[in-house]
Amino acid sequence: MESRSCMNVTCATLTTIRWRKGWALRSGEFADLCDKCGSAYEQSAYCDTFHSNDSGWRECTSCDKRLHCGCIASMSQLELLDTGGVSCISCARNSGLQPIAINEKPNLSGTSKVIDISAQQCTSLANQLNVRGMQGGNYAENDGLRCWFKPHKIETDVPSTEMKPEILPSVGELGSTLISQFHFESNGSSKASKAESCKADTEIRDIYESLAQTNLSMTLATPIGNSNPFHSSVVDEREQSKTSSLLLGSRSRHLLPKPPRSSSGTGLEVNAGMVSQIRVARPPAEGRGRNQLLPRYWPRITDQELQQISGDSNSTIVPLFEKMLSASDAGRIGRLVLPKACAEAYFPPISQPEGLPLRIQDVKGKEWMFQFRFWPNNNSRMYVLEGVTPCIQSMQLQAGDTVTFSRMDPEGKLIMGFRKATNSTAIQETLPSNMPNGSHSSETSYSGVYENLPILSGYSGLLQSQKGCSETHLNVLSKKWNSAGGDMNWHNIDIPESRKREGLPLPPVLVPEKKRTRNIGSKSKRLLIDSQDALELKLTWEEAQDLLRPPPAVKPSIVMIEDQVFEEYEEPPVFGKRSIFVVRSAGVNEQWTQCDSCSKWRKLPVDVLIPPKWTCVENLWDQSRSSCAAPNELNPRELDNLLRLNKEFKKQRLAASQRPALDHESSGLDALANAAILGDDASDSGRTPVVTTTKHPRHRPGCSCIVCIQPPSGKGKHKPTCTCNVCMTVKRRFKTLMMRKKKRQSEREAEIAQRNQLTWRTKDESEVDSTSRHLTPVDGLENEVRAPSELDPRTQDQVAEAAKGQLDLNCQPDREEAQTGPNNVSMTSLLEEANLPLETYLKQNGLTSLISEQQTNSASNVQAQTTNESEGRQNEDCGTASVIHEQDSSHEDNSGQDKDQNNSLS
DNA sequence: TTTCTGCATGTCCGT
DNA sequence: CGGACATGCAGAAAC
Repeated sequence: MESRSCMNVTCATLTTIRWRKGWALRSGEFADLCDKCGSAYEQSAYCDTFHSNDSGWRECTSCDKRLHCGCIASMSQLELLDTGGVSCISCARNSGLQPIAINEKPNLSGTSKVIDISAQQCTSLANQLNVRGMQGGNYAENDGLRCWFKPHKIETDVPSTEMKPEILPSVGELGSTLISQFHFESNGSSKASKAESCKADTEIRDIYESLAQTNLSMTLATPIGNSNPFHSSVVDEREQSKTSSLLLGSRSRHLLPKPPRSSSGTGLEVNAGMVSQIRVARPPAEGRGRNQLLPRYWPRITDQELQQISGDSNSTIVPLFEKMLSASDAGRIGRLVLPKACAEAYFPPISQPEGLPLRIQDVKGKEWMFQFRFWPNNNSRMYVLEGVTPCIQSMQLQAGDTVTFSRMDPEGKLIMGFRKATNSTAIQETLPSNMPNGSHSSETSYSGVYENLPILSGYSGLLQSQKGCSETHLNVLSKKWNSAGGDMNWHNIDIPESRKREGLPLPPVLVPEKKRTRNIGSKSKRLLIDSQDALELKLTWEEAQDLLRPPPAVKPSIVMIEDQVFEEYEEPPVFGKRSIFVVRSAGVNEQWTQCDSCSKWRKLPVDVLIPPKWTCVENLWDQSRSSCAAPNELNPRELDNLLRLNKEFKKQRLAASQRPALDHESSGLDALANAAILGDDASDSGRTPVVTTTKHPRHRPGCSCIVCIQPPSGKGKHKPTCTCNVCMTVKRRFKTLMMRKKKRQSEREAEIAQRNQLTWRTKDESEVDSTSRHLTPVDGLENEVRAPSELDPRTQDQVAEAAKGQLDLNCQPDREEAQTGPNNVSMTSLLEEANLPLETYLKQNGLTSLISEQQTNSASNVQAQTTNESEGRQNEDCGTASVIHEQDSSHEDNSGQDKDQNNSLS
């Protein structure tokens, strides 16, 4: 038997409703945030995913075992009584209110239920709970007793003053989320942790009270007739009757242009800075297909937006729907696909595909004219707004942003607003590098949030719906979760210490997780990714570099390339576990990582590469700590210290990475190269290269490693101008290799030069002198560029570098040549100066025969050589790092310039 | 050659 | 499984 009860929760805080089996919160009136989908508006999905089993709401058909479901069961504090009431698990005897009998009957749709609450009951309830407004989902409070319930027909019985629901403030969402999370329970697990529950309740109240400081400015529903002017005559009788009997379909939310600040019974004042009031407005059910809008199209609108739209007029803004722009919508085609139901419900009816022009005003008051039309599509229609490009561009919208459609009554004017999507990477940025948790009870609260994807999603959704909510709420919330989530697995990834400490709110993500996910892989199969993978995908590209590990059980093949040792792996690298590297004052390097099972910190040798999942059992290096039973090796203070060291270390890394490339004081070539490969500044004292190295295989054309196949931005290949870690790595490595090669070449060149110089000069002295007179300064310069093609390839790069005026950024400080400062003369440059003019002159005068005498590889055709200069150099480079070369844009660009110059000369 | 237009199709999601 | 929708694509039109 399905039933529903409104009950108060003891602990003097909460009153809520408990749905029994089969109840789906399709209306979403209670605006719970879904931990799965992350949207308050998609509560229906949230609830629909539940599968009620014998023990209650435990199973989620789509996200089984996720925190979404599990935590609710474990964190619940209410026990639903079959008699229709509820008792508080922690202090049931304190239950105050009697259960309110609520009759339920199936609604006309057969998919959801309609609950009738008699006027008497409602009045009684209102009296008891000081109900200030009830319609749809309702909110009432009475000195701490708060009740959400869902009296679908209550609007006819309760004087309309202010209304709450359906257009719920963000804080309401958050609050109800908390409540739902804390109060759903399974019948069999209700006895757990009473003390924690009570404590949690107190905190919940705190949360709630802060959350309750919201602007509850919604009016009660207005008659249907005051709805869609386009469809006032279209609404069929059947729907009309359905609407009348089903509040679900009859709510037209009229937002007051200047919503009065409601003062709650608790006298709390609205803290404007605390909450951005997002109204979760279930769209008015009107027109055709009205009441079946998907929650993702339900408009969310803030007071600010409302006021912006309505301005000073007395018009009432009725949010209709919203849509997140797809790539197609935001593209240049200028076609915005409209949700069919929305189009049919709120836009003028059209019978011809050509549709009709539609005048829509944006929030700035500017009017746009779009063509509202449809295409036949699979026996259906596909509605589009054409000509939106100017408007989209005007709003600077792009895919992922959201456009909202509202109607201004009574004029019936369509209003188009927008909401920019918060960069999803913001979440990434919040992901920590190596932050502690577990041992910090007060700081582990966030970690669970990031434990896995569902939580992450939920959290982002939570953030989404409480945009602007102060961190205070989050902190309290997180504490709540932390304290109550006994069966949660709080570990692994945390929020950066700074964020926790400074209370920085996590960035809101306005894009519903579902939609974002969908957009990510719309063309591919749905991405069913393991939570850990998902977590890792949330990392930034740079962060991911830190986590790359050689593939397990794959032995690298050691290759020598230009005297450099490379480890080549057939398999792409894998993600490793994060760890913290520190260097103690004594110079001792340490690596710390956290057990995935017990979250305790363990010290490991620095050269250990930790797999993604690691537990104490795998601690082969310290038998005394090879069990989760062993005490944590770090106390909170030590952990803090560790983090501080790590933070400093990272700062240094950052500074080092930003250090100008010409910084000759940088560490040695190897260190820099390693740093490049690592995507880290391994030269930094805090990190031992061997520890952090990804040992990434050398990139080659066709390399399928994660680095090569996955661009930093997720789109396209690495661009030549890309400055991501990977590209910078290969660039540096390339330069490093070239430098070394050049150095060796220089040495050989020096020997040859010394041996032959006298002979050359004796031979050609007269010709050189005569030729030099014909050279203009420009010619000379160009010849310097051009000459390398005639030179021994070993010297070409040197020359090219010199001609380009470039300094090798990877000078090896410990090598004499590279140590030369700007005013010093390196061996290489000396050799160049000694050799180039001669060869240049020889070439300029067509004395290639002489050149061929001094070079092993003949240069019979100056033109050809000149033209192929870059190519030849590239070919040689390919021997060392072809891909690297490809990515060295500057190199290529300059080569191209050289070509051009040479061609023009020819 | 580029842009526009209308439609087709594959994927995703709700039922 | 069917509907909704994002997007690809081919032909037309414009430049």
